[in-house]
Amino acid sequence: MKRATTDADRDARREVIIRAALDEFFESGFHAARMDDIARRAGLSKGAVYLYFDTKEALFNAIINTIAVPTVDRIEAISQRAPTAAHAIHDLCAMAPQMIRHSPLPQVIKILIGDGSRFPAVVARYRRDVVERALAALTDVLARGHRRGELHAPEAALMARLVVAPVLLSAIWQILFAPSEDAQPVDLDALFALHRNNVLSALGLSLSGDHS
Amino acid sequence: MKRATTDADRDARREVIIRAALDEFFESGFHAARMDDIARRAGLSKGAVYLYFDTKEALFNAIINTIAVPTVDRIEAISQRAPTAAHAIHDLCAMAPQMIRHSPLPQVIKILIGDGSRFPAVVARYRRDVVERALAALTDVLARGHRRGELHAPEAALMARLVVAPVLLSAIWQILFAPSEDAQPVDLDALFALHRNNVLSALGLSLSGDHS
DNA sequence: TTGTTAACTGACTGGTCAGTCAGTTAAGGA
DNA sequence: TCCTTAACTGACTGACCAGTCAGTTAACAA
Repeated sequence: MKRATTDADRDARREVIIRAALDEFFESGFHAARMDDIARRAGLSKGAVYLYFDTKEALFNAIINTIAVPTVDRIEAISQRAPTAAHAIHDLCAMAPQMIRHSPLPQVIKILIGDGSRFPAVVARYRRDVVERALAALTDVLARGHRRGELHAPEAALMARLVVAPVLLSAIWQILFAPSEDAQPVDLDALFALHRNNVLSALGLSLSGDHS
Repeated sequence: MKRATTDADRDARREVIIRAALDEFFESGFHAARMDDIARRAGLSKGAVYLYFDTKEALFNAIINTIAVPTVDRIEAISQRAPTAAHAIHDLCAMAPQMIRHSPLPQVIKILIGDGSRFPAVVARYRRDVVERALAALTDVLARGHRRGELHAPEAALMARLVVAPVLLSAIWQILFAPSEDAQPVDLDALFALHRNNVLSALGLSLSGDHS
């Protein structure tokens, strides 16, 4: 592998190491993952990884910062730019299958659940910067619609949790059962289309409402 | 500790060891949990644990068998003895907060997510004997109601997943964030009351329908 | 009380792995 | 071409732990 000589090179190398660590932590868990394997996967020797990260724990931190926070930005953006709550629900349910299939978020969730108890500070930060932000954005959209009389959501904060619950379910299904060969895959698009209808119905919105 | 001399004693001791292993695996993860700590927690020496279980992996297996399967029996029973789908939804939503707060199921879920990838056979068995059975029971109730014209659930299998999603969300919230002191706790009873109303509304059932 | 059985103990072994560091080599400048 | 710098390597160390087994002792019978 070509040596990293510029700052940009080094930033790129950090990225590669973080991705390698994500994959190894995901497959084996934090404790069982070997630094040697992470290094190999990144195309480096173990010593080189320690030039970029002081400890295994620092790698764990970097994963949460680098991968999870950008994802919540997307959720916040959708919630805020949507003209009505119905639009936001529509867009979120359309985005969810993509995110579950193609983003590293399910991997991050698995790592956090499996190894989070060892790093309470990381979990607390994740809750504050990712989970609470995403829930707040959704709650806000619902509460706004409720105030305007567009929909019925007197308990917006609880409703927001119920709206995201299937995302978590699908992510965990994917993590746990997708690797197995004899598991019939769930049709994520159909699942979230149904979920969208359920939510709209629960909010007292007609299903034929015009949200393009 | 008094020695186990009868078969009943030995069965009880196995139970104690399994509970201790559950707690240790839950707190530390499979790989990081130490057999010595499991033994101490069970009030035994490490060597004694090996009189009851050949390997650490055997303990992992025993946890899944002993704890998770009985829980799904309750879900199946509720689904089957309920006279209508509305009753079943009602009962399940009433049971869920109890189960999340007081059963070891959240712990089992955490262990399975965190360490399952190391034991694909255990995960496959869990899917078959716990998850698929619970989903099948729910799907069946919904499909029956749909055929009878009591409710509208053309995609009963998908709907069943959406019904259980908040259980998973709450279990994971409990696991991940409840230990932290500055997390405002979720009102599980209110959450599942709202979920029940949402589901009944999505199924086209009046909220004032006489169940119970 | 003594003997027998088996439940139980805990020091030990062999293997694993995070983190270190002396040595190697690629890259760019003179 | 040679020199200097720093990126990179991988053998090594110290700690940790699953699983073992020779020894200990509780329980019960004779």
